[in-house]
Amino acid sequence: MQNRNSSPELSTSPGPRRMPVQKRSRERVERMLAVATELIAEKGSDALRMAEVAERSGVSIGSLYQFFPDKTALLAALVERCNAESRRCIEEAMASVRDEHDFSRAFAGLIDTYYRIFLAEPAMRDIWSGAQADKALREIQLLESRRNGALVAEVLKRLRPHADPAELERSAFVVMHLGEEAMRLAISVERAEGDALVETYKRMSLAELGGDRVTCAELAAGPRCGDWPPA
Amino acid sequence: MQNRNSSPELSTSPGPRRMPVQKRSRERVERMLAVATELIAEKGSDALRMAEVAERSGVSIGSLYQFFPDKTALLAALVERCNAESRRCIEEAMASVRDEHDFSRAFAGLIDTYYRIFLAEPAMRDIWSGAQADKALREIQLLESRRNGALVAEVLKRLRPHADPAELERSAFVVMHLGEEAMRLAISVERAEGDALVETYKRMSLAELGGDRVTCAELAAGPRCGDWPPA
DNA sequence: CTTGAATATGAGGAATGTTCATATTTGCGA
DNA sequence: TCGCAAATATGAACATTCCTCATATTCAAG
Repeated sequence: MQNRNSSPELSTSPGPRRMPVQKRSRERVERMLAVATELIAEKGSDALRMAEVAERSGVSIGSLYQFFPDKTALLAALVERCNAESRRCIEEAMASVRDEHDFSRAFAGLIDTYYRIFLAEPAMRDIWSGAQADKALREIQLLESRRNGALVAEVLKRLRPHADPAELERSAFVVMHLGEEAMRLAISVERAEGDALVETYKRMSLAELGGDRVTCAELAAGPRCGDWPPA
Repeated sequence: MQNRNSSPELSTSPGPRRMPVQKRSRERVERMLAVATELIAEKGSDALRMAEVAERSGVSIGSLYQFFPDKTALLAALVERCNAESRRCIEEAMASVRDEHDFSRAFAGLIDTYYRIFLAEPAMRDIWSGAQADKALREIQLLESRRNGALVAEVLKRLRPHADPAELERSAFVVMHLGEEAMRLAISVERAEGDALVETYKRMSLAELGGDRVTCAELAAGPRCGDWPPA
């Protein structure tokens, strides 16, 4: 009885035995996450209540806790979704970079995309705010900044074989980490000021990352990279 | 009976009538704040319990709530203390600025001082972390960034009468706001990396604020501004 | 149909912020 | 010194919310 694979179909790998149930579960998890996002968009992440998530998802609190061991885990899953999305934007933006000029364009476009996402998605904004309220989530965001920084640094290292790789990594790390905060700042103020603040951050970032070799006029005229929401 | 001033000494202004009690109260408030700081330093701001603050302060919970209407108010008072301290550092650093060269030195020294404070004071670090957990406190910090930015911009406007004042204000605002986050970042990692990250932030800030007219070597050699803790 | 395992349920436990009826202290005039 | 009214202090009780666990239900195979 101790061997879980003593049933007839023991020929398969040691995973769980009933597949269709897992599929059903995944749908339930999706629903819980969607509902949580919805609630956060409606009332802010501070007001997220586990009981409310369960109720609106049509499941009991117990079931919710079966999939997310605690509230932090639920928030972490939401944060991870946002992170996956932003990582995708970064990868897309960096993929087309062939020279320094490309880089400046791509990076500037990336910031614009970020900004547009934050403006358009109250849920994303509040999920990120909520991510700062919890120590564990802050750790996650720190790792994410490292990953994002690494993605950018990778391109820079390719463009500048003679530069100090460690320094490039540090610069990109700081720039990406501060970028998150810059976005929060920009959306905390009225629109016109937010736009100007984003430009300021962009200038600081490009100066640090060596992207100041392209003029501001060129940046303003060029096409944006990575529209959002994706069509 | 409805008129509160129907008693004999109605000649004084409508303020409270007994002074000495107020002095005693101030001492009690001081004690509460000190205890809260202590507890935060010991266990982090997440673990701050109102009941514990009251107990260790030698007062009842009710008394604590008489002076701080809710937990946020207590945290806000602590945050405000940190802000007052950092504002003092900024003012002191900016007071001696006579030209661009002074400015770069003063600003770089200011960042170093900030960093040293964060390294030395776990309470300050955790109070600031706690300040992000609460919406109301985030508003406070935003205002504080504006004030700090204004202090720096004021000097820059004096140094550069022909520059766009609004642009200087924006730059200083962003730089100061991101500085707070840069400090949090720097102390989240091991010391050596933190040092390097602070240097990166310093470089970004000085580039944005126009302080790149002084060489890095000069900055490294120069005296630090504003030691901490104050003697 | 029976059975055992997987899954679902929601009342209840535990922690903690906040209130309020009561008790104590304080300043002051008689 | 005594007594009184206002200010202040107290902590038990309340309200909210996260989370657990004993019980009930569903599922799929024999």
